Amino acid sequence: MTLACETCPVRDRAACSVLAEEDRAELSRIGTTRRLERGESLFFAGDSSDSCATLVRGALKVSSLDAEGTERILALVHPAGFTGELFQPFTHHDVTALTDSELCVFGRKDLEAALDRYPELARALLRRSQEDLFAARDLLALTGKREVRARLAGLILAMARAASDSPCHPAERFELPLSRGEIAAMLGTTIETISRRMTELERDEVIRRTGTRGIELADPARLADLAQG
Amino acid sequence: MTLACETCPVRDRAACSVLAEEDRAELSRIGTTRRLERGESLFFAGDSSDSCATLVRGALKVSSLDAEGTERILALVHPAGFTGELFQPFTHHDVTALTDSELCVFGRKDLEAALDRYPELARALLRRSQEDLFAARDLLALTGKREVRARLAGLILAMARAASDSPCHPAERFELPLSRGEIAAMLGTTIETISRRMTELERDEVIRRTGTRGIELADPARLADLAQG
DNA sequence: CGAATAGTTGACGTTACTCAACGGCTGTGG
DNA sequence: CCACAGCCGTTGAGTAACGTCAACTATTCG
Repeated sequence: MTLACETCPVRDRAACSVLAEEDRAELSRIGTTRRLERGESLFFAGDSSDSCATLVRGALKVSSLDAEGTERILALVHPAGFTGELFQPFTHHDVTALTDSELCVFGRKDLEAALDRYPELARALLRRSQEDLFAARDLLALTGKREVRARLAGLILAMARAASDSPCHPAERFELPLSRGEIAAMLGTTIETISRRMTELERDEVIRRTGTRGIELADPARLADLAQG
Repeated sequence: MTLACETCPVRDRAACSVLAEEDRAELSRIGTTRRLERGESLFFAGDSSDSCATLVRGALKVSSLDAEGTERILALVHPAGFTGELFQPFTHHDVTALTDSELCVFGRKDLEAALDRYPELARALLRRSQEDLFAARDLLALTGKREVRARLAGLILAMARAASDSPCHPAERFELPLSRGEIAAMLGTTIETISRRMTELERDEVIRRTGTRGIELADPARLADLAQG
């Protein structure tokens, strides 16, 4: 499928947005659009790494399975995010759609050639890569909290921020993009413990729940407080 | 202090190694050498981010302090590693010397100008940044293990690999670069638990200890096994 | 020699994991 | 339309692991 950059919802934020209009048109010729259904994977750990992608719509998770088959979620990818490994022969991690998603996929060779041709693209990817690095370190700091309640509070806050239109205020009501199992896989705990701490947060009137994924921040200040502990 | 690239121990591996000899000479003019004593910090979280550095000798830790003042180690920096935030106004994390260290420091403005002038430098930093990203995700996967024993086994293995000359085989004997407290801060646990699991590993004849930091891998296969669990 | 720092060990309480049962929602087939 | 299976989430009881507090030891540095 050919790219439709003109109507692309991330055309102002994705890495390609740093290119001049004609260069972007050039780049669009080497990219293809791909749709993933919820649960479908873009990459599998160990596959040869021969493509990369910018997420246009939806959400992805980057995860790995340990020896017993327990999933660990290492990162989330939001629209305009980039995924794929440019300098490694094989993919380290699985990349899977959390919701139905749309991507802009580039062959690795093509992308490497484009990096040579458009130095500003390399800079843009460097910037994204550093952002991903800080996101990974933030998650590391979050999952280092001793009590699951603190980790969960921090994750809910992060989700509320991601769901918000404004960059400074968290959304007051939003839908969790993750199942209980996925939350547990992000925070390094179990479904049962997530469930317990979640009902606890509701009992203490820090959050309100509507359905299994709807969250309302009843007391954001206290939530932020708990996230510190 | 001026740079002495000719005798630099990381001249073949650091980001600057991708530059032609004359370009490197040019770059060396904007850099300065700096020495840090063990425990001395290069950056403090919240400072304005106006310099970056390549580590030449020694070892650094990237860490953050939570509200109660507990340290969390987010990354280690080894020689040839790069540290500093190019695209953020303020530094997110503390960067501190684990051992006496020597760095090659660049002003951020100068480095940004160099990125424009030498596209291959931007590519090299992109590559490093992606490696750092995978290192952060590896640590995330490691600290996600439920039992401290598994996390500790994984960390000891990673240290043994880092201490080895050959990239494939871990060193059989080496010195831990971290104190018990720093190990605990990396693995998200306490000094006491590290101490207990460490004596346990020795009692089970998986490792042998000489002094407080000397480690010998008595049974690397079993250690790798424990790291899975 | 003494103080300070780092590491070890013990006793105890708390948290979270495990295993298991149950409830609610959804989609399918009678 | 209802019955049922399957999936997801919740709740409960018991146990194992770890955190906390505290005492003690070893090492280093003046």
